[in-house]
Amino acid sequence: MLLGWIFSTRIQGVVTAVRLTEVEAYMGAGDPASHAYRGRTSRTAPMFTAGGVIYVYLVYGVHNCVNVVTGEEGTAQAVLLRGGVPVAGRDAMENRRERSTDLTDGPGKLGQALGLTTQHSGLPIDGTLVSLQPGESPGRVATTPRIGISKATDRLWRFVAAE
DNA sequence: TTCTTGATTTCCT
DNA sequence: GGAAATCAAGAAA
Repeated sequence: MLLGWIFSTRIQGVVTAVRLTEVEAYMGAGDPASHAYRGRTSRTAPMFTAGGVIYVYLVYGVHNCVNVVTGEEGTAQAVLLRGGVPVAGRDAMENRRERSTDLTDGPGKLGQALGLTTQHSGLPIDGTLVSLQPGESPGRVATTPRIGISKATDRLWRFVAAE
């Protein structure tokens, strides 16, 4: 369970970190809503690796969404980071978002606040540019249908920290 | 090669 | 509450 973990990036020397409060699971094969469902493409290639990397993609030609690849090689399992709370580098986030509120409460916002774009897709989570470390697990976790997709919405693969 | 659609956010009425 | 923004897969021709 990734909820409560600390996800941090160091882009161009700027460190930003969030505590994850909202994530969604994507299972690759067998999950029609996953980009990897129809097989490997140049965009989804990072998802087919052995995990421990990030997968960033562009939606609607506008927003960068960040995933953590968790599966074994070929399984294309990934977890979409939908939301979190800033714990470091808040100034940098406000600067990137050009806003001081609602910095990281959505997938596209999170990607922008952390400074990640498609050119960072496939980066290893090894603490060099991107790191992920266990944090306190939230007391209560709500499990709900996923959001923003038109397929397989009956699968309860969205996890929200309910405090 | 051309068309349609999307793991969304923001601005306008 | 509704629509626009904008690019890359995937499907169709």
